[in-house]
Amino acid sequence: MSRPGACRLFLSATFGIPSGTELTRQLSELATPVTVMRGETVETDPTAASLAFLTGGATKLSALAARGRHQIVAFHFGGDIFSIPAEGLHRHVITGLRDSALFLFPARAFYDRAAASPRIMRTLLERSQTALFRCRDKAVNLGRKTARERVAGFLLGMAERLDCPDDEPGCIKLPMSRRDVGESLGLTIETVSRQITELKEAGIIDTRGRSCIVLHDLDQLAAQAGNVEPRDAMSGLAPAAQRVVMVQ
Amino acid sequence: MSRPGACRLFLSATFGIPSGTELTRQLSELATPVTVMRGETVETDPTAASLAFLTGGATKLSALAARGRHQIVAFHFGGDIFSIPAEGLHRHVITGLRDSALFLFPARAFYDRAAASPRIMRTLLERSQTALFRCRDKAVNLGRKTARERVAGFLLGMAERLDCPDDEPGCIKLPMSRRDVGESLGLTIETVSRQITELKEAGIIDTRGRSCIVLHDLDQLAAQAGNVEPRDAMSGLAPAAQRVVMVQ
DNA sequence: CGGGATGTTGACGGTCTTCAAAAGCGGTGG
DNA sequence: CCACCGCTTTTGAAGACCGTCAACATCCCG
Repeated sequence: MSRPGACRLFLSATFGIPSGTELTRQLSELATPVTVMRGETVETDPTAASLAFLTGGATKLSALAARGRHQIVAFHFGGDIFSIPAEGLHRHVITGLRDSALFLFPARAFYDRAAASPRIMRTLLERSQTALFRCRDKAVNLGRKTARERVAGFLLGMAERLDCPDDEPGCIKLPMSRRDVGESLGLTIETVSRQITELKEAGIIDTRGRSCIVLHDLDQLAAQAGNVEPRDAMSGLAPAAQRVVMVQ
Repeated sequence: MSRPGACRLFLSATFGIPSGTELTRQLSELATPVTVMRGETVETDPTAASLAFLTGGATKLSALAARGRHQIVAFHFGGDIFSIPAEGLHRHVITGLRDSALFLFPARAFYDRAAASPRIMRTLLERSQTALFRCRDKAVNLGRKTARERVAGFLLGMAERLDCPDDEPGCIKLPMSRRDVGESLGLTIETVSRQITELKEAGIIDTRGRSCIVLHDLDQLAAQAGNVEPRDAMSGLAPAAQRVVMVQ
């Protein structure tokens, strides 16, 4: 994993560029390879933003607030690229959900060198926007949704990102504990548990052991998630709000 | 505002590139100039992400969820660049807080052409990351903070982004209504109002009319915001969590 | 100065949290 | 293979915080 050259191969595969170039060599020089075992936590440089490339495993990125409160801002899986801010209002740490391997880069230096490659910059920009859009959806969930809606939405989101074992359709194996789910959704583990029980009683999902959840009815689950509905959402805006519709 | 050439000048000023180039011409061809009056709402292309350049004024970006619920995901001021996602879990709309002017671009096409300029890509990437980090902080606020903490944090954040009139130090003129504050913080307007009253009674702030707030004591306000404290935040992590500290 | 929108205050109720205890899963060792 | 033990999860009851509903006050604009 920390064998020299592993980083260059990963860079090349991620960005679709040849691995033998001067650029991949320069970038890989900046890398710090890190392995994070399940439950272990990594702190990055508090004075500057870092860039992380998760080559394998699964991690969570948590923000820490006063009075020991934690908010998970994102889950990441193999192949993900994500950034960790310098310490500002909250400190951010990476924790392994499974044994994981990643490369850490000082963000600024990485960008300085990557600027030479439009392809890399384009990919970074698109990944960053994806993260932003996901984070905004999370903000809506945390700010405006009930516990039921948050849990239903969480299960749907995980069903998209995790692949289920071939033998049982709609079955997902959550790599995180109820505590993690709660810290991601802004709920306590008790509330998460109660919501799962209720979804189970409604016949929408089922549980297999601790970490497996079978999604019987995706449509009904989506209906529970309280996301935007076709065309009712505009009601409640300023009464005479003008609308300028963009085309193209 | 929509005079041809205005967009090129703005692009040039924003990215620090010459305005007479072929690139700025190409990019400005993609622009749709829009003026949004106070209270007016703009919808962008629901099928693809858009990029917005706010040349002047102030706007909010809201996400719409089921049952007419709104969550403001960001406020923007003159000079800001921000992106609006295609319709996914939630629909996003731009609304003017003041009379505002902006240029809208189809994001993909803009990136395709901007890829030729490392400078533009670098700026876009950094702005996107700033937006992401702000959104994460918002997620922490919405998920883990009390009403008091959210309002205190909001006032501090606005004090940083808005400039106060020279004659009265610590005085900020909020361009948004209590409703907007509530929709940004995941609270009702009544709760926002009560929190402001309590901060006022504690002597930490004062109000002047509807939209002006005087921040008497920034330190005490920060203490109310519940952000990360120097070194107590790690308590509560997994007991024996190993930590790998990054340098550089 | 008057009217309407915006903001404040009060009483009550619901949802989620907190605190506490029981149950269940999963790994280890006999 | 089964029994045991620790940790995660579930379940229950009580309480806190914020939302809802309603009335009143205030600001701002014409």
